[in-house]
Amino acid sequence: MARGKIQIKKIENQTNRQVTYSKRRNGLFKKAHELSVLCDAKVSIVMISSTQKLHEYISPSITTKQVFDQYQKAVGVDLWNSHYQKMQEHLQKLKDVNRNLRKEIRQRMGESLNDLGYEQTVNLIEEVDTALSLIREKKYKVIGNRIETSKKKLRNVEEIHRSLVLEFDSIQEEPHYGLVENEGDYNSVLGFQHGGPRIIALRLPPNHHHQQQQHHHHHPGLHSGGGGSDLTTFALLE
Amino acid sequence: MARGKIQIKKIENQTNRQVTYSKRRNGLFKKAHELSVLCDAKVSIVMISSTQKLHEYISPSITTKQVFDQYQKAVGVDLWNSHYQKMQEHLQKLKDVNRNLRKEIRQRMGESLNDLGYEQTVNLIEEVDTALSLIREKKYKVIGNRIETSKKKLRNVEEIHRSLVLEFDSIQEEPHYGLVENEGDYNSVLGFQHGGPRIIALRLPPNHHHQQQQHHHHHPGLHSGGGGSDLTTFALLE
DNA sequence: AACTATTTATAAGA
DNA sequence: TTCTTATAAATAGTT
Repeated sequence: MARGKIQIKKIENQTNRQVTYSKRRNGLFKKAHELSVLCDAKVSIVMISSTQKLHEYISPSITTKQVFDQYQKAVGVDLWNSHYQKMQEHLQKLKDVNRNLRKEIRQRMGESLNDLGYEQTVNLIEEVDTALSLIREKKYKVIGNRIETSKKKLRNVEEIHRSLVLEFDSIQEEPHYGLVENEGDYNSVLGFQHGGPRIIALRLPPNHHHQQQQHHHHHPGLHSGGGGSDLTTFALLE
Repeated sequence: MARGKIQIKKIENQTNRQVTYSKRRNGLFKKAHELSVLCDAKVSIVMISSTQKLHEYISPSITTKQVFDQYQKAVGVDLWNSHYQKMQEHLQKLKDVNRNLRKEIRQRMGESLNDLGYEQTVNLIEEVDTALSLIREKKYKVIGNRIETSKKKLRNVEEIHRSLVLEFDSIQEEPHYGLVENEGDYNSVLGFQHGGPRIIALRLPPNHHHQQQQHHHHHPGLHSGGGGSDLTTFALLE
């Protein structure tokens, strides 16, 4: 429009096109703004250049989203409706499936049986019956496993007990306290938490203890006037 | 800008503003189009006048929706995302719920029991057992109803039969044809469709018919030379 | 990015 | 709304 008229057709020179794009974009935005102000109108311009760059003008006191929303309302056709609609349909389908699943559960619980025909009821009984057997079977298997595990634990405990007894027998003459280091294992096998019943009493030769109780029984008088070693033993048993 | 420079501020004169809006809108669209062509750019202009009228320009070879979509992508924040996101969440929740419902059904069918603890298994057994009883009860009730219904039908049929027999006995002397009006009820009770076996033969006094057959039997010669009334009787029986 | 000759847009009037 | 036209504004080509 200056220094010579131009044809309105694509500018082939890349640089030239870029420059013109920039100049005219500014001109357009300026005109748009003048229009907004002069005529109190809302204008939204979105431009995508041939290099996919995006520029926009938006009138003051409005947002692009607002313009888009107004546009949708005015044009009538919701531009996002197809997408939205698909989601709605999906949602509805899921709800339906949900309803049917709940119904099936209710029927399996013995409710809402009026919708079932006689044949279906008979089938349902068979299914539920089979399921009951399966679940019971499963329960027995679980119980079996538990018993098996318990047996193993028991055997383990017995074995430890046996070895402890043997060890006590062997240390009866020259007692030592290294045994206490087994406590952890022993407790864990028994399923005891730390802080549970103390096995510390086992530190003492059981025979000694036993003899002592018998001793008490036979000689009650020793209660208050017993020897030092006996008192120590009682203290440890607390 | 011609015939005097103007200030870029709202034109207070309503008519003037409208005119300017119209003129400048055309100018803007023209410029936008030139830009599209010269620079191979996509331009979307949406304008809302002060009277809420909407005008738009869109470059050839693109739609307003496409521009909006591109805009959203470029701006990054999805303008419709909040709405969309809520739907997505809802969708996901429903899917989860459905998954759980399916799992419950599988468990009630005796599958996927490994996720259940022992206590839960026991509870499940009790529930399924109760359900089984309920369903069986329902079945028996349905059977009971069916038997009851059948009994009623039977009683009804018997009664009709009885009354028919009585009526036949009573019309033996002076035959009439009113009986045919019972046909509908009789058939419906028996479960016959209309068009089923015709009871029309009953219009004829059975005794008469019987006598006639006997007559034929005893006097075969009457076959071709019989009286008019006899022939009529045969025709009705067809 | 700045300049400027020229084209284009448009304000005011009809 | 459209036409006219004087004039403001935009801008193509150049630097």
